[in-house]
Amino acid sequence: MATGRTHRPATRSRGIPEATVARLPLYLRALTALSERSVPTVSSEELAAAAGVNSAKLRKDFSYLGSYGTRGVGYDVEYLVYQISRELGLTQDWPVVIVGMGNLGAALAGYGGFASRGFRIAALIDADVQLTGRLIAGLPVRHADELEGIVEDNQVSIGVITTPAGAAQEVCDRLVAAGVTSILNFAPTVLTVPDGVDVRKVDLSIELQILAFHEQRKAGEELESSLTAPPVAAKAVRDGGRRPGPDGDVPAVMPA
Amino acid sequence: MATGRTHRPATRSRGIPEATVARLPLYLRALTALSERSVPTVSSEELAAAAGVNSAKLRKDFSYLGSYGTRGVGYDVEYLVYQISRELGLTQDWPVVIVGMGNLGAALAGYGGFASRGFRIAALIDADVQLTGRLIAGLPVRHADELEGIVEDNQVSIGVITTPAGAAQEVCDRLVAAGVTSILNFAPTVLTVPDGVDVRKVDLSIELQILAFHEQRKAGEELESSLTAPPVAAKAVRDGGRRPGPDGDVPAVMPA
DNA sequence: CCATCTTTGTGCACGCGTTCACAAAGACAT
DNA sequence: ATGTCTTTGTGAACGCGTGCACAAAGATGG
Ligand SMILES: NC(=O)c1ccc[n+]([C@@H]2O[C@H](COP(=O)([O-])OP(=O)(O)OC[C@H]3O[C@@H](n4cnc5c(N)ncnc54)[C@H](O)[C@@H]3O)[C@@H](O)[C@H]2O)c1
Ligand SMILES: NC(=O)c1ccc[n+]([C@@H]2O[C@H](COP(=O)([O-])OP(=O)(O)OC[C@H]3O[C@@H](n4cnc5c(N)ncnc54)[C@H](O)[C@@H]3O)[C@@H](O)[C@H]2O)c1
Repeated sequence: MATGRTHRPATRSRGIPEATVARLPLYLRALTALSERSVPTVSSEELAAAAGVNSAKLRKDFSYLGSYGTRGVGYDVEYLVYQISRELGLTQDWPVVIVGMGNLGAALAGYGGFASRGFRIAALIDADVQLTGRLIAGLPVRHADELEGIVEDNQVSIGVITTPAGAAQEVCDRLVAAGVTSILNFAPTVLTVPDGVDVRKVDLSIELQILAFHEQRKAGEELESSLTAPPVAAKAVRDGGRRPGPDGDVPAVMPA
Repeated sequence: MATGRTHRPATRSRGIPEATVARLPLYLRALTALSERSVPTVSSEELAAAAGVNSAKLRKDFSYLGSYGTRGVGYDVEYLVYQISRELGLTQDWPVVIVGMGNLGAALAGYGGFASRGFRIAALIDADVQLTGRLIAGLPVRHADELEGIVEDNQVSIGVITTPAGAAQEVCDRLVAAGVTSILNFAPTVLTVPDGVDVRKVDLSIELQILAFHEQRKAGEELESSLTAPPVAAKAVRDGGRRPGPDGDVPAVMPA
C-alpha cells in the first residue's frame, strides 16, 4: 500500500494508536457493506475476516474507542458505523482541493469514493491556462493564481497534490500558507512542511519496487531450493501451492 | 503506508527488515537525483535529509545491505545506486499488466515513473469490448479473455488491478491462477490470495480518512486550548476557528 | 433464579523498529 | 608515522504493535 507517513512520533492522538487509526477506515468499509445488507450485529471474528485482520487486533482497536460491543452477541453494526465515522471526523464535510489536473488529477476528480465519505471537491486547480475553465468531472478547472483565494473562501484544510514532482514543494508551500493543514501528495518528492501540517504520500513506484524485491526473493529461493532439492519441474513451482490462504494482507503504513 | 504492510512475520527476507525494504526506493530516488547532478559521494546526514528520514536509521538500513560506506567520507553515490537497484531487483525487467482501463488505469498506463524503473507494461486489459483495441498511452487495450494467455506468454509476475471493487477478487484469482505472484490493488476491497502471493493495496479513500482524523483532532485541540485559556469569546472560536467543531456532534444513539 | 454458552475486553509477553550514543575506521595534514 | 577530524557501523535501550489466552460480562434457556 501505499503510503508513507508523516513524522508523527509519540503523538498517540487522544490515546488512539496510529496503527489503529489507519485500520478504522478498513473496518468502516466492511461495516458499511454489512449495513447495506441490513445485518444488525456482527462478531469480532466475522468483521475481522471481512476486514482482513486478526480478531484480537480488531477488538483491541475498538477498545480504544470505548466499549461498544455486547458480550455473547457482538457489535451493533449501525452504531459502530456511526462511532467510527464520528471518530474519523466523517460526520462533517471536508472541502478538498486537487492541484495539478493531469492524468492522475483528472482520475481522482472523477473518483466516486471521494464524495461518498464526505470529501467534497471544492476546486480543481492547474497552472496551465489551456486547462482553465475546462470541465473535469463536471467541475471547471481554476487557474493556479486563484489558489489562495479558493482555499480561504472555502475553508479548505485538505489539499491533494498531483503536479509533477518539480512543482510539488512550491504548490505545497502555497497551500500551507493559505491555510491547508493536511496534504495528500502523489508527486514523488519529499515535502517539507511546518509543524502542525500532516503529509501523507502515495507513491506507486515505491509500491512496485517493494513488490519487485519480494518477487526477486521468491525467485531466488525457488532457485536455491531447486538446487538443493531434487530438480522438481520449475513450472510446478511457479504454480506453487495455491490454497485460498486466509492471509489477510494489509498494506502499507509505515511510520516515518 | 499506502501503506500498512503485509503480514510477513518472522520472514525477515534475507535479513533485511520489511521497514528497511520500504525505504530503499526512497533512498534510491534521492541517490538518483544526486547522480544526475554528478555528485560523487554523500554523507548519511545529507542523504537522510534528502530522503526525509533520520540519519541513524539510514545508516542502519544500509548496514543490512553491507558496508558500503567509507568512514570520514560517506557513500559513493553511483555504487550505492547500483547496490540498492540490485537489492530491489531493478536490474532486471519486470513485465506488468494493468487490468481495468478506466480513469485510473489510463492514468497509470501513461505514467512515466513506471518504465523508468524497469517496470515494462506488457499489456493493458479490460473487460469492456468497447475499449478493446483502443490505444492508451500507445498500447492497445486487450480483452479480458486474453488475460491468461498474456500473463503466461510474457512471464508476467506483477499485476495491477484498477477495476471496480466488485470485479477485483475475480480478476485477482485469474491473475494468480495464470502465474502472477505480486499484486498491486487499487480497488477498495480485501483480496484473498494463496500463500506465496504478495498483495499491496493503495487506497486513496483511506488516506483521506486518516488525514481527516488528524485534522479533526487538531481542530479539537484548538478548541480545547481556547477553553482552558482565559475565556476568550466562545463565539469567536466557533466562527473564527474555521473548522466545524469536532465534538459538538449528535449525542450517541445507544444500541439496544 | 441458576446454569450454560458465547463473545467481548484486556493483561501480558514478545518481537520489530527506532533512536541514541559512541567506539572504531579511515581520510587527510603535518 | 602520528595526530586530528569526520563519519560510519552498531550495541543497547526503549516504545509501539501484535497476538495469545483467559476472566468477566451478558445473553439465552430451562
Ligand atoms: N499518472 C500516474 O499514474 C501517476 C502515478 C503515480 C504518481 N504520479 C505522479 O503524480 C503527478 C501527476 O502525474 P500525471 O501523470 O497526472 O502528470 P501530468 O503531467 O499529466 O499532470 C500534471 C499537471 O500538473 C499541472 N501543473 C504543473 N505545475 C503546476 C503548478 N505549479 N500548479 C498547478 N498545476 C501544475 C500541469 O499543468 C499538468 O496538468 C506526478 O508527480 C507523477 O509523478 C502519477
Ligand atoms: N479514479 C480514482 O481516482 C480512484 C482512486 C482510488 C481508487 N480507485 C479505484 O480504482 C478502481 C478503478 O477506478 P476508475 O475510476 O478507473 O474506475 P472506472 O470505472 O473508470 O474503470 C474501471 C474499468 O474496469 C473495467 N472492468 C470492469 N470489470 C472488469 C473485469 N472483470 N476485467 C477487466 N476489466 C474490468 C471497466 O470496463 C472499466 O474500464 C475502482 O475500484 C476505484 O474504486 C479509483
